[in-house]
Formats: sequence, structure tokens, C-alpha cells
Amino acid sequence: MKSRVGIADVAREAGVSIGTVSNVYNRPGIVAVDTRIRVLSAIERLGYVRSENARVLRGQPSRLIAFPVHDLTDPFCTTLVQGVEEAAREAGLAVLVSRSARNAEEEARYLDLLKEHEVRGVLITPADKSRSFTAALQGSGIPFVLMGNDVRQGPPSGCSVTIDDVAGGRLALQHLLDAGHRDVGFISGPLRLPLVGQRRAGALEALAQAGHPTTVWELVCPAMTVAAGREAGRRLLSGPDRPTALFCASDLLALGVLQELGEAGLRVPDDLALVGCDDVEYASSAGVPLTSLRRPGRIMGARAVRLLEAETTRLRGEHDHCQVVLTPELVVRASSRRETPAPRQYRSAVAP
Amino acid sequence: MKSRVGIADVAREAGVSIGTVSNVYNRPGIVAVDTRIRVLSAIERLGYVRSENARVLRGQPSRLIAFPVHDLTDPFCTTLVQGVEEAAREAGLAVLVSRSARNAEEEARYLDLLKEHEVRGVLITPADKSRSFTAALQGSGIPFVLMGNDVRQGPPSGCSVTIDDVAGGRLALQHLLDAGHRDVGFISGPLRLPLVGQRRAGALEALAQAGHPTTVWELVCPAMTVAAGREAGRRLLSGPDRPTALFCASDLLALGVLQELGEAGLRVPDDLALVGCDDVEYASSAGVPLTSLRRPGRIMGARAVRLLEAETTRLRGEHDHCQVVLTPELVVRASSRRETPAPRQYRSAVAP
DNA sequence: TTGTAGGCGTTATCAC
DNA sequence: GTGATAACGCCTACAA
Repeated sequence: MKSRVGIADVAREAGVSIGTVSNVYNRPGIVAVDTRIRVLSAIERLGYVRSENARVLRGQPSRLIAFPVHDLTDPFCTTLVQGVEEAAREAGLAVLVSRSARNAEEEARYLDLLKEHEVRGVLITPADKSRSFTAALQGSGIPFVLMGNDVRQGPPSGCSVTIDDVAGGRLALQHLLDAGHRDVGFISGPLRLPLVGQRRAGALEALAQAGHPTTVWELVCPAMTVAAGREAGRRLLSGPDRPTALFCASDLLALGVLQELGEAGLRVPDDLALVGCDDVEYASSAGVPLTSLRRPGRIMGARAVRLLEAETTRLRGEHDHCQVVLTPELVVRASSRRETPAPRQYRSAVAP
Repeated sequence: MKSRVGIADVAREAGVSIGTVSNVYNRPGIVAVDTRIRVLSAIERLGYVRSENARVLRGQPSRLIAFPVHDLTDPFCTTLVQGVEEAAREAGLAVLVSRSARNAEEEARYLDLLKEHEVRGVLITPADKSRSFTAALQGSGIPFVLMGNDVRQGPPSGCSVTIDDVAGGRLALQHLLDAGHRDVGFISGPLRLPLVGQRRAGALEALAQAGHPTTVWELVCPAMTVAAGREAGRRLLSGPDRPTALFCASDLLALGVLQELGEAGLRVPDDLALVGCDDVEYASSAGVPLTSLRRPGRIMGARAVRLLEAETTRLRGEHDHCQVVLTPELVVRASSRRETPAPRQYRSAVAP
């Protein structure tokens, strides 16, 4: 049992030289048809596959890309991974996935891994303090594409794919305004989270642009959880007055609010319309299906791969770095759908 | 700008020969201390990293493992990926993740990828008809570890890590019986799903073993969704009678039932105790936090990596294939917790 | 159109 | 303890 069938075996089997076999792969045009057929059939017969290691060693571009993510079980991250994997597969690339480095030591180790395996490039999600990592990559000359960097900051150094969450917030609020709501609230999370800040900014923009008088409520939650949402719901109900519609910075918050409203006997969307964010799996099958802002993670992942490919396949330098900006999409469901939009009864005399 | 700093550069910088540099890595023992220090510092200074490609080409074991999964966004799959990644990182391995092949052609292409990259081994989740893939792997001599094959079938050919879902079902039902429930129901999903069948089998076992008279209800849902759960809940409530506790084949089903009960004004767990499966993210923050059977996915992933490592590091053959069986864990939450367990009042006079 | 040969960066063997 | 050298499998000039 031979250790591995190599190019030489194929050459012998086909009765040609090593170089010709190589040509069949790399310059099919220049080899005679019958020779090629002979070689191909020998390859088939022997079950020959090329050695990626030898190819890369010889200077061929690597077909490995690396994708470190913050949390491999986070729904948004996994959507990214899915998009990346699909696009990579189509491009004949393989994806090295991992948790992103948590500290300087891990970072250094990871950087070594990338260099050792001579990856084609890296996809980075700079949500946390990966500033140093980006710098290190730049220093080592490994190509990379940024995903999800804050739109409000200027264009980064290199290609990037971003989601415009400001537009998302605008979209969500516009939807509520269009439905006739005038008293709207924003249930936000920790404001230091860029995502929250952006959505909030967009919402405020839409409000400002609307022109007509509106009352704005705002509740800042300490965390983006269902429990925090419930607490917010309770606070909302305890007051003498409340908005007719709520835009929540995440689905979990919205779900918490929804639960609290349900227990208080209020109806969604009639008493209070609800819009969440992230279109979490469960949002569509909540007690009242939740309208939600969906971030195009899969597309973002796929685009990032294609950018990386472009960046690494054309001669470097000839390729202009580009910034792709994707827009969230509002998935409208029952929680904000109202046949006849109308303010709450006890505040106005307008019948539904 | 040099293309890449190689072992020769280090040798020159340290004033030693190539072989000595190699020895510093591969047999640190035989090189003199001061020489080693000199080499190490040269490595540091030059930022040298070894070429994995060259090493593998030379016959060193590859440090790539492949992990194809059915759905990269499925919560259980991602938990597996997480476990795999962690264990792999600890073992100095890198993980090639992908969606598992959907047809023969994809399968063949994937197999080629594995051979081309000369992966150390593959982790396979044989949930669907990957029979052919396993066979192909066996044929090509690529080591693999099976994860999650059906316990009820005999031990497979090779190492495997499995979750004993029969034990899971038993556990869940035992919990309900221990709480004093005598009328219990099983909301199952499509019986062709092995998971459902196993959980059901375990539940029935526990029931049989209990000895005391119990009434058993069973409702088979066409899908494992919230909608199906709601439908089941409706059916349950429409009858003249109903159980005091329900074991659902999935959290989504349980959540559906929970919603329906809530709308009907029934209280969980007082009127009906609920146990779900899979401990989905949202289970803990449902209206009533859901008791759920948790499958140890992370551990399974990690164990699988370690088995693969063992299988590929010891001389093959000397290593006995082993079957690891993991047991689910019941996470008890409010939906099945009752301070004073007691049968429903209107059906019996038995005090707790 | 096909064959030959050098080299990619390592590791391991064998002299020294 | 250290240094030279032959593979590993492939790609690509260049020669035929």
C-alpha cells in the first residue's frame, strides 16, 4: 500500500511526464486533447488529488481563510459564519473558524497560526478592542476585510462591509410613524454599545425629519435581555401615561416587554405596537409574532469573502479598497401591524 | 522587502546551521543551552514562524481538522462547534468548518478538499444519510470520529461520542413522576426522527418502571415548531380531560403549548407542568421559565476532538476505538417546579 | 506539444 | 553538539 499517490504516479500511468500532468491542471489549453484525456483518466483511475501543501509551498496562493468570531453560538455570528462558509465554498476556499482572541497572548498565538498556515486572508469583526489585532495584521501583511465596523466612523484602512444601523433605526421608526403613531418610545440598552447608539440615532433622525409633533419616551436598560425588557415593561406600565408604540433595541427586550404587557392584559399591537431588533429565531413565533429589524448577516459574510478574494487575487495595489454598506430590512409582523392605525382610545376620541 | 523569513535566515542570524535551528524546535534537548538561546533570540528578532505547509509536506502530522455540520446556524450545531473549537485550540489544532455535503457531488468535492489539505481527521455528525460519506472516509483512510450516532444501534466502526437521549427521556419523566404527577403526556414530533423516538422510549421506560398506575397521553406533532405546539395545546384543551404534566419533545413545542395555556388562562406549573427539550436560549426567559433537557453539546464536541487526537497521535491500531456516551442533564426551572406537588384537585382526593 | 530540472521551507539522517 | 544534504510533491522556466 503506497503512502500517497503523487503526480509522478499519474505521469507513469498516463505514459507522460510530470510536467504534462501539471499542465493538465494549470494550463489545460496547451496540452493536446488526447494527452489530456489520457492524463485525466489516469488521475481518475488512481484517485489522485494534488497536495495543497506542496502547491502553497511552491508559491501558489493559499485557499485558507480565517474567520475569528466573538461567540460561536451567538445567532448573529453564526449567520455571518454561514454566509462566509457559503461564499467560501463557492470560491473554492476553506474556512478556518475560531473564537476571536481574548487577550494579547491569544492574539499573538493566533497571529502565528495564521502565518504558519499561510492563510490567504482574514475576516475580522472589530466589535471589541481588536484595534491591536488589526494593526498587527497590517504589520504582517496578511490581507484582511473588516466586517461591521461602525459606519459613523470614517472608512477604515482596507476593504470593509458594514451594516448601516442608523438607517435601521430610521427604518423602524419610520414604520411606526407611518402607522400613525405619535407617542413613541425607545427601549434602549447600554448606550456604550455602538449598535444601540446607532439605532437610537437613526430613530431620533426619523423623528426629527417627520416634522409633526411627537412625544418621545426613552428607557435605558442595563442589559439586552428578556429580564431587562420585563423590568422596562413594568416601569412603563407603572406610570400614569405611556406611548402607543415602542422601538426596542433588541428582540429580547421586546419579548420581555411583550410578556409584561400580556400579563397586564394589554394587547399588542392595539394597545401598544412593538418593534424589535435582530429578528431572532424566536421572534416570529412569540405569543404575538414580533416585527423586527433584520441585519443581513449572511449577505455581509458572503460579501466579505468576495472582497477578500478580490483583494487577494488581483495584484495588490491595483485593487481599490472599497466600503460596502448594507442596509437592514424591517420584517413586519403582527406586533406592529394594525389594520386601522389609530391612537389609543383613552387619549383621543378617534374611533379605530 | 523579503518574501518570507525562513529557517535559513534564522540560521544565518544566529550564526548556526539550518539543522541546528530545526533541532531547537524538534529536539530542544540535544542542543547546547547557549546555542539555543542564541537561536531563540534570532527567531524572536526576525519574527520567524515555521511553514506549516513545508512541515506537513515533509511528513509532519497536519494540524487541521475538519468539522462539517448540517446547519451552521442551528443552536445545537453551534454548541458543538464551540466545544470543538475550544478543544482544538487547546490541542494546537485548527478547525475547518463547513456545511455538510448535501449530495453525492458535494460529498466528492469535500472529500477531495480533505485530501488536498491533508487534514488530520474529520468529525462527523451522521444525523442524515451520511452513510456513504463515512464509507468513503473509511476507504480513503482519513481518521474520523462519529458524533451523535444513535445509541440504540450497536457501536460503530471507530471512535464515537454519543448522547444517550433515551436516558434523557427517562430523566425528564422521572422528574415529573417524582413531583407526584400521575397523568402525564408526551407531545412528540415526527416519530421518524431518532431523537424523538429515543426520548419517547426513555419516557415510556420510566413510566413502566414507576410501577404505580399512570395515565399516559400522547400527541404526535407534524413538526417541532412553536406553531405545532400551539396546535397541540389547543387539542389538549379541547378535550374533556387532560394530564397534569407534559413532556415535550422540544422546547419549541413546549413554548407553543405554554402560549396556548396562557391564553386559555391556565397556569404553569400549577394547572399543567411542562418539560421541554434542548434548553434553547430562550427557554430560560420564556413567560414561565421552561424546565428543559439539556444535551451536552459543548462537551460532546470537545470529547470528539480529544478522541480524534488520540486516534491520530498514537500509532494507529494500537489505539482501541472507544464509544463515549454522554447523558443529558435536566435543567429544572419554574415550568415544572411545584412547591407542594399534588394531583389536580378535581380528579382525586389524594393529598401530597 | 512535451520533457527536464531547480527550488519552495522543512525535517531527519549521517558524518564530523 | 553541530553541519551538510536528501527527500517531501508540486510548479514553472526553459530546453527539446
